[in-house]
Amino acid sequence: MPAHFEGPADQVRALDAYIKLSRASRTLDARLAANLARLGLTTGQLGVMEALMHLGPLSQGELGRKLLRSGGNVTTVIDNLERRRLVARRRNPEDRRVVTVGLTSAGLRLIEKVFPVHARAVAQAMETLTAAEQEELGRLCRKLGRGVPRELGVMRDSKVQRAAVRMKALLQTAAQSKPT
Amino acid sequence: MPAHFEGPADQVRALDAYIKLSRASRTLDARLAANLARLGLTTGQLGVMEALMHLGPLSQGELGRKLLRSGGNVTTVIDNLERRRLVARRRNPEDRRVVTVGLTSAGLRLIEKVFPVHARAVAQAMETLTAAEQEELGRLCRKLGRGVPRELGVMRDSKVQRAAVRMKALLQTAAQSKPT
DNA sequence: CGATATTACTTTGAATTCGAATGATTGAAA
DNA sequence: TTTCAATCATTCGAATTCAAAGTAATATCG
Repeated sequence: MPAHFEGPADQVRALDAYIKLSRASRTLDARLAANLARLGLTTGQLGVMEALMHLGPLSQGELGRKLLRSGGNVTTVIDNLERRRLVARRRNPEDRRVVTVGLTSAGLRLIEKVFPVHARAVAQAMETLTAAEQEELGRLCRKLGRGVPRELGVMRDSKVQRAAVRMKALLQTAAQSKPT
Repeated sequence: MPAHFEGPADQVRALDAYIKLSRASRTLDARLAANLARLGLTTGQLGVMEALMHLGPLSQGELGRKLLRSGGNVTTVIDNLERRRLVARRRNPEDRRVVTVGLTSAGLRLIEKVFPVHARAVAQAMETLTAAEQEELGRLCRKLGRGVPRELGVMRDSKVQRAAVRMKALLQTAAQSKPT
């Protein structure tokens, strides 16, 4: 028997907390995205420009890691910002694999105008919580985010593992019935 | 002067909490999505099937409201599930505008297999927090999510409002410089 | 009853997002 | 030095997501 048994009660509590976390984050993001759309930017675009404003020019890889986005995604978002001449790509001469992305002067002007508005919107959205509650929420989220194992679903119990194998087989079957 | 002045300190605190919330949620979602992908489902598909399992057949509108998704999105996700014969659409004869969505027997078998695995993954991901912390996180997120105003960025200060108007004009200009 | 408004869903177009495959470049090992 | 592996970015295909426009059905008001 493992050190701590994960009973249904634990799962219910975890699921409940997860759902509330997820819904709160989604609700905020949706409201903030609507606000940003009125300003002419998407969430992803704001993230990139904000990072570049606060940290200076970055490689696409660094951007992806900071923003928790895949490399392919960064390429696409930068493409769209570059079309609008808000950022510029520059090959790094030291290492020609690397592309350094920086704000153009137009991009800098834009983000310097938009960021304060966005910050106010975030503050307004968080007003529901007291200062102490905001800090506690931050602490819990930070702890949670840092502690999530990189791989989930690794089951040490062999019986459960066999069940998972059967499950995967079933799912394969279900997927195969998908028409071309 | 308004009842409470939102100073930079308030904004910094709010932004900090928001970023941590956002990152935690994203990290969890990414890990759980990877786990679900191995089981042959996307996050959106799981959400729909889970709702149908726990609540029985629902209209697409009800699904969208429960899952915080747009109507168009529900249509697309249901399309994909329907192709795999995991759910079925049925016109409501009482009100022919309404489409009721239900699990097929294959869909029910699938979700009954997948859900326990997913629940375990969620519990595993939340293990970083103690039971008390999970409950506190849930409480804060619930309070936050419920309190977010439907419209953000409505500024009562006329000076700030004028600034916003200038900003929108600038953004229009930036958007116009976008090539066809 | 008939015009109008509302509701429910679908379609369309654009952006985001991922994973996997590719290409280019660099670094390390044989 | 040549080969091989690792890294960085791009491309591709598929799915998600939204807003807006469009269609069909229902409800309401005059």
